[in-house]
Amino acid sequence: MTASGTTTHVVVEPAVRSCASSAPTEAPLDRAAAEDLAKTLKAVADPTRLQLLSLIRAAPAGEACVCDLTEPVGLSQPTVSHHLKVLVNAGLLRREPRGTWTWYSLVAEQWEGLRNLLA
Amino acid sequence: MTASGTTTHVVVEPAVRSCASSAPTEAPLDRAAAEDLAKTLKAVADPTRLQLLSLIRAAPAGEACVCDLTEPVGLSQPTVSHHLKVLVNAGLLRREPRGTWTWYSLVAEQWEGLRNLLA
DNA sequence: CCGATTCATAGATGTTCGTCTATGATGAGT
DNA sequence: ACTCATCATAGACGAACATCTATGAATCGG
Repeated sequence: MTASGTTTHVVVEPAVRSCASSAPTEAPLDRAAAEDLAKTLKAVADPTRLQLLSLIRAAPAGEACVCDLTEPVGLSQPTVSHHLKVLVNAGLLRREPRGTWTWYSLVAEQWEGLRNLLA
Repeated sequence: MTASGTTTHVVVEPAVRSCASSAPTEAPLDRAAAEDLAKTLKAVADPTRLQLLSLIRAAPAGEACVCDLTEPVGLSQPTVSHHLKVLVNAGLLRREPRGTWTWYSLVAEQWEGLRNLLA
């Protein structure tokens, strides 16, 4: 509760704000901070989304469109779109519609921040 | 599937085996590897469990018993026990019953491995 | 041996989540 | 203008999950 009132419509705030809040061996991490971190981690804690991230990272220019991702993961196009949206909302992917296709690429800083928070 | 057939009863295999499988910018991560990683990440991707880990890390000798954790997270004792079990099954916590109490402490290597896999 | 304490397990319940089908929106080419 | 891609949204459905209450198992102190 407290802060998560926005029901279904996912929020765009990246959740891994700065790297300030949780230094390695510091304060016991209050509920709010824990929920923020968990929100980002939940976005990554799914096999399909891990595959998508991995595929995008390995793609030619570090970016991929939906139609390139559907077949490798073996799921329907709407499902893949859904997963990509989750990752974009978590701030882990960048979304750039270009003509007919929509290109997705990693957001390096957010990724970096995540790894630091796990330290 | 391949390895995750054991329905409800959670497996004890740590899931973040060695650090071998996924070097930073390498192969696109097949389904099995993705599921392994996701299993571990899912264990961490919960606000309560993040708090528990944080509390244990900050505890006097790096270890804490259930009764020390119940009040800070504001949940029932069985619920806390359940979360601790999830973390133990993920290989992230060590469980050591000692007399009346059961002590939980972090498994550093597993934690380290997780962070490397996110690189 | 008994009562008290700590922890785990079992079962129930409401919510979240991953997936699908169906459909709408947008852009490209002829 | 029409048609054909590509992608997103909406709604539905089943599985997984977080939590609770109730109870069982084990240990310690009189």
